[in-house]
Amino acid sequence: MSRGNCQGQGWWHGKFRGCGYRLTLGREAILDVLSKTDDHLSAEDIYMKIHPKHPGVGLTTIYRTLDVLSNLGMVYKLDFGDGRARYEFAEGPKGAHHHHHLVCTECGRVVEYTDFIDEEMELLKQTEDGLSKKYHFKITNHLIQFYGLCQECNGKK
Amino acid sequence: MSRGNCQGQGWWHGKFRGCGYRLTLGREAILDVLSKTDDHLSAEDIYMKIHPKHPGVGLTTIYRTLDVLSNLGMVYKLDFGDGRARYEFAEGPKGAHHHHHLVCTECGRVVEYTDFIDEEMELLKQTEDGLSKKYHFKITNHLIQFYGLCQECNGKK
DNA sequence: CTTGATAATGAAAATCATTTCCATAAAGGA
DNA sequence: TCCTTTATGGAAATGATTTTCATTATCAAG
Repeated sequence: MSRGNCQGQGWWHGKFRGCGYRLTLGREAILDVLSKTDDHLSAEDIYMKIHPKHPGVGLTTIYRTLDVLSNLGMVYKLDFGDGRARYEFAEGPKGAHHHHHLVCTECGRVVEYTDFIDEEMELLKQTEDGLSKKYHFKITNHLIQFYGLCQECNGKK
Repeated sequence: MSRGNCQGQGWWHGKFRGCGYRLTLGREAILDVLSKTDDHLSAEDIYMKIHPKHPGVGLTTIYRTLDVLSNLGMVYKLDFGDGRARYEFAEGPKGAHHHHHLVCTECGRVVEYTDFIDEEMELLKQTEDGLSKKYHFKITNHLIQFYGLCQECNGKK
């Protein structure tokens, strides 16, 4: 049973079974929450949102499920440097609109921006190619984030 | 403490006292280790290196000192996503050579690259300006990292 | 609609890097 | 030297995430 290699393009009903995973109530609840928010939720945030309706779903399951979803590519795991991971639904079939993040180091607010993405992507591709060749790395991923103070936090000082 | 190091001690000393910090044996030992390596050391790595010569310096002090140094700008705190922070000496007066990192997700190896930095910096500046204006953020920092498999880890598969 | 193999689950305990507490020691100006 | 303040270490606390393990649920097959 090969689970690490199921990067098919079908949608998530088949995506689960195709990889030998079972579709459970908890998993559906988590996908449901993530697919309906624009926020970047932590495991506990998700737990809080799910708990009223599904008191039976524990935090452990949330973590385990997020891990599975992340491996399946249905969810992105994000790290904004505050010690807790955030998760974001990876837009399914309609195509992921690529974006990067702008993070307020004071209040934690996160802005997704898609501006400048084209230029960034262009440069990234070049850089990746160059680095790959020079350092013999097979580059699979990149991380770009800007940090600073949002208008509100900047005003407070 | 080695006597051949007086000039280095000099500028550290001034920087510390100017901010009301005291120059202690532990702090000097930590700066000494960091200034003499090209590796990205974790707090515990540093502890290990210092312990033989200074058994009296505890892990707690390492953490506290790294925090101070980081605030003073003498050291950069890095996050390669493996759950432990790494620290890197911020080349003092002679000028920091700006670089970004390429991280192997398998073995953790880290390559510092300075190639492509000019182009990256150019684009970053433009992007920062644009983002600042549009989202009213005062941008103070950025994070750019590439992840992938180093030659060795890639071969193993 | 059962069954059975196997995956999924929750609660509690375990990890692990980092912090906090607190009583003691050291630094540096007076 | 004395004194006030900052620094220290060891133990305990923290907090997000994982692991353990006994129990339950899923789903393909009969």
